[in-house]
This record gives sequence, structure tokens and C-alpha cells, in this order.
Amino acid sequence: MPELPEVETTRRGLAPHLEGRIVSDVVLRRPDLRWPIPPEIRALLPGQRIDSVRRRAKYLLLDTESGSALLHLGMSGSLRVLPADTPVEAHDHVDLNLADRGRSKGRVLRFNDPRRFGCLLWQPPGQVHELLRGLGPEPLSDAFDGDYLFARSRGRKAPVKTFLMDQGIVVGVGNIYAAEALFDAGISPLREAGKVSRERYGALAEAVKRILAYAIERGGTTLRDFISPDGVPGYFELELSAYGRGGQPCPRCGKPMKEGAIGQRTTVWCPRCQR
DNA sequence: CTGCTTCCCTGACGGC
DNA sequence: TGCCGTCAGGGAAGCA
Repeated sequence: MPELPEVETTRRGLAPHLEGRIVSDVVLRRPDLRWPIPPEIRALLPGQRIDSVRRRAKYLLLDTESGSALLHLGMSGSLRVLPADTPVEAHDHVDLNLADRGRSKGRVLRFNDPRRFGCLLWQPPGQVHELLRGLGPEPLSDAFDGDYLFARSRGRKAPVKTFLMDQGIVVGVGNIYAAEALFDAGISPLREAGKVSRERYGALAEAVKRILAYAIERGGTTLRDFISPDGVPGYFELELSAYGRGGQPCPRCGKPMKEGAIGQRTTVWCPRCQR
């Protein structure tokens, strides 16, 4: 379940292997992932040079002159650069074969996604894909801060955790990091978004930035399904204070952490430290 | 517009 | 050991 840090780690891992390389061939073993894979992927991508590998929210974009391949890893997706003769395994849905270049011969960018919540779509040059419209700011950008959260939250009755996970408010804060940031900022995930003060939103924005930046620095969280782009399993254990610790003692006060569902998502918080 | 629910999919895990 | 039910989770879509 890649969250933003895992996607950014993937981007950084892939970029040196992909940028400047020509896509020689596209192999689709399924016609669809979450959505049908559009015909442009087969029709326009072969022969194109990948100019840059970008990230927007949890989407990756492979930019070429004829357009951009838009990838989302969903819950269980991974991208790896492998020798072209690597045997295909279960759930290897898409290959982008890369043309030889110097000593770097016969490689393939392989997209594996057991649960198929991911997608591979196409964005024409100069356009912004429908899915990327209406997204909130990047959490690590200057546009995202406490004042911004405060302004956007006025009148919102939804729990602050739901608000924080709304991609139209800020992108890339999934269930794990939302729980961690709220713990860090001492805010109850149940609190009405519109009733959190400006000052506390300042603390929350800082917590989000700190936690995401740290996770990126560490190469993404542990995440069961995450595999780093060079094929090494990315099992970094990030010390999580809240997520997955229901019933266990609060790392700050020792009182048992509470666990419950907020908006159909499991949440853990400390009833004493988070108000 | 906000907010709530449902659904997609498969592997992991617990219970019998 | 094997079968089966349940859960997880990003986020779009549909509905109130």
C-alpha cells in the first residue's frame, strides 16, 4: 500500500533508469487494471523517449513528446526495472521494454499489482488528466500550511481525519500517515474539522510535513507489499506511534490506545493525548 | 457542495 | 490440513 513516500521513493529509484531511455515495446498481459488501459499506451508509447519521471500526489508520470503515461500503484502495485529476460510472475500485468543503451542492455520496466487497484492511463501533451484535476496542494510544498488547513476547514463537519485524507484538501496523506500526524499534533481524529483552531492546524501541517519527509528520507515505510525499484524488498521499519497499535500503551502517556473506524477506515488514537 | 456508503480485488489471517 | 469468512485499503462513483 504505497503512500506518498513510497511513490516518491519509487520515482527516485526509477528516474535514473528511465530518463533518456526509449520505450521499444509495450506488453499488456491484461486489458485493464482498475480501468481499461487506453489504446494510446500501445499506439503512441513505443519509440518514445522518456524525458522525465514525475510525481503528482500518488501518481507517477512518464513524460514523452507524444504524451505521458500516468501510473498509480493502488494498494499493492510495484514497479521494477529488471533484465528483460526475467521470467514473468503472477500479477506482472505490464512491461515497458527499454531499448538498449550502451552497456545497459535488455531491460524492462515491469508493473506488478496483485490487487489491481492501480492504473495505467494516458495524458496527452499539454493536458492535465481528469484524475489530476481538483487535487489539493502537495503536502511538502509551501502552499500547504496551517493557515491553509484552517481556511479550508471552516464549516466542515466531517472528522478532521477524514478531512485530512481528502485528496482535494491535500494529496498523499493516507490512512497510516493521517493517524501518525494526528497523534503527533495531539488532535483527536474524531474532532470536527471545522472546530480545530488555527494554531492546532499549524501543528498538524508541521507534523504531516515532518513525518512524510522523514519517511521519504528513510526510503518509504515498511509496507508489506512495497518493493523498491531495483528489486530489493523495501522493508524499512518506520516506528509508528499510532497505526496498528490499538490496545497497546500510548508511547507518550502509557494509556491504552483506542481503535475504531472513522469513515470506514481503521484508526488508532490516544484518548488522553489527543483531544 | 458536503458527507456518507459502496465497490473494486486478492492475499493474509483466524477459526473451526 | 483444508476450507471459509473477514478484513485491509486508495479513492472513484453514486446517492442523500
